[in-house]
Amino acid sequence: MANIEKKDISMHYDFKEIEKNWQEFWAKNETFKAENKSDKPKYYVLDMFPYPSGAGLHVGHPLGYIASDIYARYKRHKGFNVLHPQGYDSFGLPAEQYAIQTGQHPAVTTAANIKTYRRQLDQLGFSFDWSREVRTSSPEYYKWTQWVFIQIFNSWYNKDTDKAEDVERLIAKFSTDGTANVNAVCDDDIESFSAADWKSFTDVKKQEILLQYRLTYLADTEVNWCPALGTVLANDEIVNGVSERGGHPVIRKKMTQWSMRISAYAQRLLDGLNTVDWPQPLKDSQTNWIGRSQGASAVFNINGHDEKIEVFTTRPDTIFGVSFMTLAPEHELVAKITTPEQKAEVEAYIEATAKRSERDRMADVKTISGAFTGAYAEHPFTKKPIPIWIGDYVLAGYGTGAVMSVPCGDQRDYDFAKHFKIDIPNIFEGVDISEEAYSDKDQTIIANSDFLNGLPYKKAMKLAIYELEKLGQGEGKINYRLRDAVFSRQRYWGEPFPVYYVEGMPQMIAPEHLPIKLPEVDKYLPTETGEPPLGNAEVWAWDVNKSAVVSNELIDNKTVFPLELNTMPGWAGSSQYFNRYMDPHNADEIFSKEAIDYWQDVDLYIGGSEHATGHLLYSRFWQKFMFDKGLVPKDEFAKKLINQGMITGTSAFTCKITDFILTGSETEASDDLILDLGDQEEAVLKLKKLQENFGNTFISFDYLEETYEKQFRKFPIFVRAKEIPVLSSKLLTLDLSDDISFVINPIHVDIDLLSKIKEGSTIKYTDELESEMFYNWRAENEDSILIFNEDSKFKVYREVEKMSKSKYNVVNPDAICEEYGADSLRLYEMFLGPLEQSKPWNTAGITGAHGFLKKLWRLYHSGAEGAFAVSEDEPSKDSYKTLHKTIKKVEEDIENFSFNTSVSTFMIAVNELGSQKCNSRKVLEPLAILVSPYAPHIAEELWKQLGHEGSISTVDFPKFEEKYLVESSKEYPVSFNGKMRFKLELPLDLSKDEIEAAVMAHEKTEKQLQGRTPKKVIVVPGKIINIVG
RNA sequence: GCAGGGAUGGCGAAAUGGCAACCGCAGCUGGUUUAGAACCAGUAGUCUGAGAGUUCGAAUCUCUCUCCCUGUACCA
Repeated sequence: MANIEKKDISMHYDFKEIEKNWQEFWAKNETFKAENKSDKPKYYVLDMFPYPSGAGLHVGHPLGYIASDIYARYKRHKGFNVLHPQGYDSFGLPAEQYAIQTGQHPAVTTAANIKTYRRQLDQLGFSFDWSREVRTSSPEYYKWTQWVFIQIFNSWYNKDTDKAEDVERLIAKFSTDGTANVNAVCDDDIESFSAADWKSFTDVKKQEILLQYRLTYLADTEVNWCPALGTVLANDEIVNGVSERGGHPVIRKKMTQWSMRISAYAQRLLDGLNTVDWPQPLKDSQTNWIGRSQGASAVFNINGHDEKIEVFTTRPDTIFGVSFMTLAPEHELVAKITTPEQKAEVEAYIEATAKRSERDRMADVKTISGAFTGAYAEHPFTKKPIPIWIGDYVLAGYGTGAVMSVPCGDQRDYDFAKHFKIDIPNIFEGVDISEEAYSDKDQTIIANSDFLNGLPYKKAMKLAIYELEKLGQGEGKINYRLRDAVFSRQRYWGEPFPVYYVEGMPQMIAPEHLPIKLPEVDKYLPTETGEPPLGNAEVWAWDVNKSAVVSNELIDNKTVFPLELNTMPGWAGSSQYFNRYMDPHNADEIFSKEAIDYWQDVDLYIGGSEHATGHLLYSRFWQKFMFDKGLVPKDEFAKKLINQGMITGTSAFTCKITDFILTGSETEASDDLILDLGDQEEAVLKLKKLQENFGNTFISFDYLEETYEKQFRKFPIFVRAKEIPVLSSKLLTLDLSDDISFVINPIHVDIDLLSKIKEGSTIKYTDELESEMFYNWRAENEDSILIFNEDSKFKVYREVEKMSKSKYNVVNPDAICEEYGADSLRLYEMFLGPLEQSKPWNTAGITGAHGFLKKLWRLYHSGAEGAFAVSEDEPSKDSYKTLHKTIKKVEEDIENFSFNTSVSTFMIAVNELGSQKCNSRKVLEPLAILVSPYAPHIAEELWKQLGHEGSISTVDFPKFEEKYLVESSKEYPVSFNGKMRFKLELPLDLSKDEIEAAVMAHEKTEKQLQGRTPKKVIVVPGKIINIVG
């Protein structure tokens, strides 16, 4: 193609030139800038806040962005004032880890990553209003994160009004009535006092008390400490007992930490779920996370002690079935009540459970363990003694850390009782409990239970609670699993707290002095004394006179005080960002009243389901708090939420020899086997030799394929050396017996190390490893031994997994944009399948989407040598029909977020218009608008060529008109007993009887019936005819 | 264990009670053209995971079973 021709973009579809031009046009004209004042109705479309990682985007990331962009563009065509902002959640661990390794300031790497991200986003043609961009790590932004924190600190939760209120109100109540009329969500161990007491307290004491009520408070908390990361993690940052990021072990540790009293909002967070249009699985996981259970608390006296055991139970109706009590090993009463005889056993048990890591306890739920304390509790009604045990199946962190054990009604209690031979009384009428506990509630009739005899579950429960209350030994209670959220992190790259300490008590810095900027440090690791990284800062003290951050040397604890060394967690900055977008550059307020009143809330929120119990729960909490304070008009921030499905990639694995089994027949690990062998020393030597020769060895997958199939398609694979001649002969040359087995495990390799073949225009990955590239890939592979197959090739094992950098199976969108353009990529990503389902990526298929765009272009360029040619003629009836059925379908599809089906609708339309040789403006103009949300660049270009000035983006969406689709006749499928046999064209205005007559008179009907008389003829006008008989 | 989702050509999928497989990829045949490619015309496949039920009619609704995916788990 000559260069001259290439410049004339009207001649052929030059997507590179088109996309570049229009991206420049949009940026220059601020086409997508949203105004905070408009006569149009508002619509707010938001993508979940991206963290700008160093790896950049892969093809899985834009899926949600493309969907939300189509919707935003569609809403603009529909006359809405659309807010579609984007920004960066730019504080976070990866940048800090990188800083620790390289010494580079996280701000520098973050800025570089954002640049890459922005370039990649821009190249996809998204209609973001970039004038509203925010970054959580910029002081202008985190000023307001700090500001919200101060508001939360200055609030308490009043149960009477069921909302957050200013702490001043609480102080006023204390001053007039003491704690008498205070009904607050607060710490468990609060003291009661009178108004006079309050006035007599010292200032420090008052502050201490208030901390027990504030919605964010400082307290010694059992936290999940991750030694490898040097920080505390929230529950949702831990997966399977190890850190979500990096997979490091996590231990429990007591530390003084900021916490958020999210538990105050447990019920409202639950109730709010009924008011939002969010996916059910997401709602379910929040419901489970909050974990409401209704029941009763019951207090058991302990024989010979003043202390009492309080338990929470959801089955107070089974209280006569209690045959023992179980305390968590960590329970504070354990040490006090244990008898001298049982002391040794109990202490040994506590020590043993403490040693078991969280991970072991999770992996091993079957083993029953516990110890008897020697002490007895007293049953509230029967007054009989009940033995008190400890067991690690009772969790210290849930309820009171103690349970009343009812073995006949709870399987865990049942197993425990069986194991320790404790009595299992049956309190259910007509139920056999000799094999397992009976936990069904609905059909239960209580027996052997004094005043509860003969009652069903619900009535028994009410009566039991009533009787407990009468005794003063219990009450009806609702318990939540949701714990207060730890809000401190021992990290550098996060929001600093606007907090300094006077006599150990936290003080807020006045809002007018915000932001408190993150100080500079020499290194990003904890200090030698174990303080968080901010402990390395030299200028990190607060001067109350100057109202400024000053050098640590000036700390005198009179006018200059130390500042908080922790920083805020990742979710701090993302919990209000959707509101800040409404007025992102406001320096005086978090957002103006006009802005929040106009935009209200997010209408459509699109993002991944991994945020279900983290970001999406915390944000709802902050929003409800802001609502209580009258700052926002809605107490739920997002009306509708969609989780886009993930894109999967085909990972490649090399099969590595990871272990040896000396007997050759068993599938046991080598450690266990040594014990069985006569000559241990010989075995050790043998293993050593094997390790030396096969320690870093990989084997081509085709040797293993058969064995893999046989072993239930699971790794590790156990193969006998004898079965693989290459291995067997190598063993023999090493003077080793081939009567051994190898244990083989898969190790990820980058799919870029596979050899590629060109197939048509696309590049396809094979299952073959390029060995030279493999040796050079990573240092540890340099000396690797590859065992090739008979054809001297090395095959890898392939498996479909979530596309992820860590799995080395990512496909980069840059190369695809380069070859096919953003419009092709956008269409293809939507074409793959339903938005919410996960689907595999296959780059080869993109040619279909690209081919469609070329055909679309040709519709408008039917002139000589592909020149632009559009006629002013009236389109044919068929063309009108094609257009209007397309309008109808595309509109329905977008409203239902069914983007994949509208792409195929476009393809059909273009194929039909092509064969109709349609080039009428009256059809092609609306068609360009229909396509524009999906493929905006080509649509803009065609719009311009059609002679329009300015962007297509706010042109009215074409109006569907039914009249073009009205048909006068219908080709009826004629079925016999439900099977379609032939078709018959009949006018649509025939009545049922007329249709039946016409069908029965038809010769083919006679042929089908072969003389039989039909029992019944079903006629559904406009649809189908079915003849039975 | 519990909760949710799913199973349709070789692959991704469409059809939500009425003609199964629109559309695309891959395949095959032919044409045209090329340095490579592109383009055009045509074409095959299989019977909706298994079994039962409701119905004139079921991929679709109901029940049972099998398998897969995702989330979650000693929560009293």
